[in-house]
Amino acid sequence: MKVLIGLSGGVDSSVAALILKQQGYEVIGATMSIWGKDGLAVAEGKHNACYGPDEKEDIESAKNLADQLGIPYHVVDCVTKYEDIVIENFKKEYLQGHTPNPCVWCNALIKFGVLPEVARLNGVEFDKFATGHYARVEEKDGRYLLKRGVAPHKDQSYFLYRLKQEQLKNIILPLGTYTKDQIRAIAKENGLQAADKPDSQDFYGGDYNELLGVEDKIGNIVDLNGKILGQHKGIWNYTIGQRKGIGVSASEPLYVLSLNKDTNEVVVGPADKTFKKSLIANDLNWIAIDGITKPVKAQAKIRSTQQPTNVEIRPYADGEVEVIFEDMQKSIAIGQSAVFYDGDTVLGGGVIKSAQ
RNA sequence: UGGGGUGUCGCCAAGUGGUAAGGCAGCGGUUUUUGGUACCGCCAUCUCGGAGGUUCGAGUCCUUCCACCCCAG
Repeated sequence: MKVLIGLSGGVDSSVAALILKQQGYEVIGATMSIWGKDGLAVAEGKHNACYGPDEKEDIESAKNLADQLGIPYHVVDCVTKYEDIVIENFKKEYLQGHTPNPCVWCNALIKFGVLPEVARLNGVEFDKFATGHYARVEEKDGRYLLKRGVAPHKDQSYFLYRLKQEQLKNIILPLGTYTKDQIRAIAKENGLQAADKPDSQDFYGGDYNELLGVEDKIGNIVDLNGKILGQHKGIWNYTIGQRKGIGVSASEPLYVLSLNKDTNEVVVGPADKTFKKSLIANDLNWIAIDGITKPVKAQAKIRSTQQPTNVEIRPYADGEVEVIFEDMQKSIAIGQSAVFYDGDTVLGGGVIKSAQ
């Protein structure tokens, strides 16, 4: 069986490719090219980002890995689609005072969408598509389920909740049952060059304003009573729950509580004001179930790096859902995703529209 | 220029003769496939508005000057 694997040049996808090969698959490597702004300078020293000029180096590493493994390798041009979809959404959301999650959209529409499609159009033949995500896909009664990766604290199912059945049906996630330590060990044992590469990847290495391309828009930083505490250069520089970088001193740390596009105000307040007990999510994607028609007990994550927490999901107007938390949640950011779980299984998720 | 008060890090603020707490902000780092959170580290030393003095020793006492504030004018 032929498997096309998305290679980023990092440890995870490198080891994933190796594992697939050892499992007997005929492996083909591919890297998506998404950076199309060669003129744009990115701050020195800030590398290791998905979107940026250092893409060249990543492609170089991926190619080296492919050579090392003796597998064919392709670079797939996804620039236009990436900009039209991921970057556009990113801009639109930030300018509205929301906090987008580009990884979620990139995965669903580009990495697991455009990348394999275009590869196929370019004549690359394969049966399945694979990536180095820490998550699992399992079939049960004809439905493909997305499950949490077993690696503690490395589960990446949150970023994949928008995948459709047709996509899940055709993917392999070799790292789902491994821990990060195991992956690093395998990389080292096999002399993979990426073994010592740093882990995390930023979305973009430079100043986000470079991507937004808008002028500063001075506004007030106010407290819950409307008292002016300072000024900001644009609400898109903030996200709900943010503490650092507000530049206002007080007797206790201040957090961003809300962003008001109409008044161009950033509302800040003390930690205890950041807790909310429910949220409304829209633009839902269900995986394990077709949807809900009555309240359902489940778990949910409103951030990628959080353990699922108990919730009740209730049907709401227009296919939206209301999510009631058992324990109040800190800093629910509009624009981020709420992903629902039943134990290890991803039920589905949606985009956070409001919280209270 | 009568009376009273205050002047300690960018902001707030301990300190009451024994050799400059803390918080906020800021900076650096760790964690993290979203600029978030959390955590760790740094951050007043010819220094406590200036200048003198008392004292073994002063941010802390005295004198004086300066600045600001308040109450009467």
